[in-house]
Amino acid sequence: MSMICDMATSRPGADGSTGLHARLVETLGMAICGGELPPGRVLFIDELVSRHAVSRSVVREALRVLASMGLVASRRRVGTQVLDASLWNVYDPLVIRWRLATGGRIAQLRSITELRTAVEPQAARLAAARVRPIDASELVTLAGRLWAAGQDGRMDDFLALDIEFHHRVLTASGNEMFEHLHQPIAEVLSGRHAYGLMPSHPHVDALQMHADVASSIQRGDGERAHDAMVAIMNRTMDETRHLWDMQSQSTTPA
Amino acid sequence: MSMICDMATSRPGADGSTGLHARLVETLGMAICGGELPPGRVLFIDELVSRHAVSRSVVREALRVLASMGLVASRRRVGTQVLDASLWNVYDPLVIRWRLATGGRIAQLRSITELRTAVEPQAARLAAARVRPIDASELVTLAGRLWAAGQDGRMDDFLALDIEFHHRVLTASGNEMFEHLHQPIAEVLSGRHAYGLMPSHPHVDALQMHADVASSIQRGDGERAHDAMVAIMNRTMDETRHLWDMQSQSTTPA
DNA sequence: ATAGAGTGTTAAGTCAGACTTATGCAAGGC
DNA sequence: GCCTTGCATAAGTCTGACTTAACACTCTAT
Repeated sequence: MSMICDMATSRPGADGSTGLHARLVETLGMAICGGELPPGRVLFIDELVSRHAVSRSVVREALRVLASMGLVASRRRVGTQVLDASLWNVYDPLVIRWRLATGGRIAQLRSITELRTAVEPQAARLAAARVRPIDASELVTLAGRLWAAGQDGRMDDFLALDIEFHHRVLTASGNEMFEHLHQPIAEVLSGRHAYGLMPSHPHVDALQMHADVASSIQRGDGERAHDAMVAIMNRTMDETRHLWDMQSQSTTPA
Repeated sequence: MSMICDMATSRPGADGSTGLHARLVETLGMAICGGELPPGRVLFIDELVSRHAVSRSVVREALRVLASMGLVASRRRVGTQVLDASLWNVYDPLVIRWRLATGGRIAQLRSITELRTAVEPQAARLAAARVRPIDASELVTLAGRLWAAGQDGRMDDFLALDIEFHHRVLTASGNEMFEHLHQPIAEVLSGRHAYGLMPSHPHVDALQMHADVASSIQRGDGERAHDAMVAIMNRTMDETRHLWDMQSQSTTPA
């Protein structure tokens, strides 16, 4: 991997770096997404300097980054105000991560899962038309290993393979916006696993659907790949829908 | 609109603000997205201070924001390096805007248009299940006005109504990630209009499809709303596909 | 000749003080 | 009660100093 790509991990919080900037962005971001700093709350630079024992420039730089994510907005004479959740950039990888780690988890999980139902079938269709033969072959191989891991109940392997499978489909779609969704999708899949939301043994039907997606993509059958992925997404929705049905839907009209 | 929402416009460049920070973010962001600062190029803080006649803290804050968008990465002793386009956050509203305004226009246009073919049909389906009656009624009204503007050839009105129509469908879907796509979609629709990529008179079939979406949503017929929106998106793809077919597809596998 | 260790230089990161500027809010006048 | 004005407040910007991470080069041992 070239150095140009290596350097991307220097994003605040992205690599667990311990720089003051990255830590403050993480601390404030989590506090905002978790509701500890609720919308409307006004923050002052000098107060944050004292509370977090860092210099003014560390605070200012952190607030600039949070503002670009839509979490806060600064105004002269007023201070820096925490914004309503509806203004947050829900596609920012860190916002997604913070919400999945805090009280916004269910809302974020539902948002991404619904987005997946739209995106992944279409990605499968495009992949069937654009995939390189070598990548299609690897996808079929991946589906085979997924099957074996599922049958054996090796859930850690299954999770890793499942993430890789969906990543490969998104990449093969040839659409950069689809491809960039792989990281939040990976986090959602990891989260489902961590929260015990996946069956202890994937149903053989689910395993077959993944195989269908792979072989349809390999054969260039976009419609069939699309439909097989729709089936996977419908099953995923059925398995996770109860999570948000159990609580008031903040984004569902009253 | 409450002050909490008002303050969101303080994002750098979002409101044409003339602060030094916002201007530098815009200048560097456009230069990077436009290829004037190509991937691999190393920037030094002191050089940027001289070239742009601003202080070090203005430069540092701007680079922090650009780094959070994935456009650059700073490393001690090395400098700040422009990253490969594959690492940019393609969902960041400013990155989208800069690419639409520079050489990345066609790639971004294609990405968003393909994303729309995935998202908007699903949004229409969800909207049918979730829309409030008052909003459904307004959507039908909007479709009627769209029809009239299209028939009369009032293209400015047609554009504004078209943007509003798609925005309302995305909002009615009840999914925040769908809703947040309305801004880049609006920019794409505006861009198509500005580049003369829309027919001077929308075909009556296209007008009918919008009416179908609206009435299906009002009747709660998700499948029909979905299919009508698929028809709109297919037509949109047919009208714009030649733009990227004319040039080497950077995201299509070789 | 090559690999590893050590060191120095380089650039970012952090700190602190000073000054500027936008603007919100309160007071006073009409 | 409303409008204007002035002041205080907080962010924005500038500058100098210092710290620190780490890259690159040199030297030594094998």
